[in-house]
Amino acid sequence: MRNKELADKLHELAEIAELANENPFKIRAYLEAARVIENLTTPIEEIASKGKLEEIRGIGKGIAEKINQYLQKGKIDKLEELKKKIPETLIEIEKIPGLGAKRVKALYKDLHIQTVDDLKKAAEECKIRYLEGFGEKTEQKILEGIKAMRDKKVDRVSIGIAMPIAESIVDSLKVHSPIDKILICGSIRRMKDTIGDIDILVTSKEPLKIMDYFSSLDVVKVIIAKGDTKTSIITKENLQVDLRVVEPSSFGAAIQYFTGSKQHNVHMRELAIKRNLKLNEYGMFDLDTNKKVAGGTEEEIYDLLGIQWVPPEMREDTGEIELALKRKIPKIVELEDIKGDVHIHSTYSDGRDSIEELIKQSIKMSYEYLVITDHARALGVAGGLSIEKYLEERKGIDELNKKYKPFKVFLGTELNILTNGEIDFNDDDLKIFDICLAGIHTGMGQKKEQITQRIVNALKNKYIRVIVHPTGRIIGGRDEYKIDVDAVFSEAKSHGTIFEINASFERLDLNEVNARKAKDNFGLRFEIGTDAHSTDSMTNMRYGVGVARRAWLVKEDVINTMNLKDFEKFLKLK
DNA sequence: GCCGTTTTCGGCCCGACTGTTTTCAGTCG
Repeated sequence: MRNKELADKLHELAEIAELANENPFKIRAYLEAARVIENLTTPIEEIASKGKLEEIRGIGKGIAEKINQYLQKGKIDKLEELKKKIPETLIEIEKIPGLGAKRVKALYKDLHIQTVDDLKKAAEECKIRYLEGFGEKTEQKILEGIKAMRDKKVDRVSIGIAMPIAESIVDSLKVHSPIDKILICGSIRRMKDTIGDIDILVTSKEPLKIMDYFSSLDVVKVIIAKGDTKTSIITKENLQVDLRVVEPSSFGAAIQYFTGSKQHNVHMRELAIKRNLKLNEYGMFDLDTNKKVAGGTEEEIYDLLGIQWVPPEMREDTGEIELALKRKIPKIVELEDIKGDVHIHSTYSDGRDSIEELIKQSIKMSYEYLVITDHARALGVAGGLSIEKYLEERKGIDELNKKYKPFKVFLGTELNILTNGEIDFNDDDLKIFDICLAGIHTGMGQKKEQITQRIVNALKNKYIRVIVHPTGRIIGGRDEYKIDVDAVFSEAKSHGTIFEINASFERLDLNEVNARKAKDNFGLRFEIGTDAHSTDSMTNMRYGVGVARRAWLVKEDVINTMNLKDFEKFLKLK
């Protein structure tokens, strides 16, 4: 599957075309095509070979030709042509905050700046401030921007890092300033797995007080911009937070706008224009009379456009607006649907809390059951258990099940798919478990064929019903291991194997693209498990559900939405 | 370069903030 690769190429083409002063709408078309391709669940080469590229929305004759060129000879003529005129290194410069295509071009034209190093030198020698349209402050900002970029302070972070920071800012605003309504918007509300910045929206009669209090918060490291209705700061954790204040009568329009995604909003506004309306963050307006016709709630905005309200997690313009027009938005899975955590560690292996404490937390979360999945033998570093130890654990669980009835604990295991494709125990031993989960914990540097084959082998074992953290990625830590997900999903289809959406916020694995593909193209089902090693990380379930919602999964796609009775039946199926 | 229940040509989302200007361009989301 070469979708990501091709999307990157089109991104590059858009960036260079922008520097080459091409028609801005052409550039938008390249970017739109890149985005659409990135979200496709079918390999682009497959679509291309059937000659069906132009059936995809956003791809026409011109881009289809470029895609074919790239697939056939690894090059896009147009891109090569532009590279002769514009140095590629300018793309890097454009990534510095505050520098866009226009300024980068001016720097190149007037000072022959081609690389970030050239730029740094020129700024330090105070040469930039004399260019038309530049000044002393811009020069200073460029230097700061280069430093921030080199310090790697512009990376996205896991939602599990950003969400608590956002929530604590909200809590403190609520207590100490004249807030009416407040909501975290942006990619956090859309539950995206990684977050670039935090958007908070409030309504208040005294916006200035809010701005003052917000910019004086303890977490603030730098104030980037401070106006009457919008303030942007950088926190000590190097996360940007934008706070926006609007009138209560605009709250719905504003949260719609600030939740995004950008592409979803653009699509909404296009719909509005067709209906002789204008949509912005203040409301919906009649184009003839300029009168406001909606804005207080999100629902009335969607309603006036004649479409169904769309859950924030689906707002990526990947087909949801088309569904909303037909009023066919699915009822996607909710946190309240989850009836038990099915991937969790206790003190028997490397967990911090006892099974009894995990039960108490589960009951607090209104769960009906729990599957304890302590590590198996081969993972020595995590206190992997022998069969004898598991039998001991089984006895403990039986006791607790009597005490906490009707709540029920099941004995599971997290097996290791070893480097040779085998697992910790033989089939006879595996019979003692209510359910077996298996995953890769070692040998992640192996070649694609080897890793894929290891998992395929595991799938053939009839006792293994779940593959955990299937691609091995750690957000901000390590990439997915090389794995042919299509081959793995295809094998899993014939065994009915369940795939995990690991809810631990540094994993979130499967991600939304793979989960959606597993469902749409292979009809697979899922388990959302926290992989918690203590009671407090059991609340990470919300992030896993977020991924599932972004993959458009419904309740029936997720096995741990079953009630206890159905779940027990499911366990006995094998 | 894409797209079409008002269009196959002429459109293509919209506003805030900054720094540079002296009414606005550039950047950002």
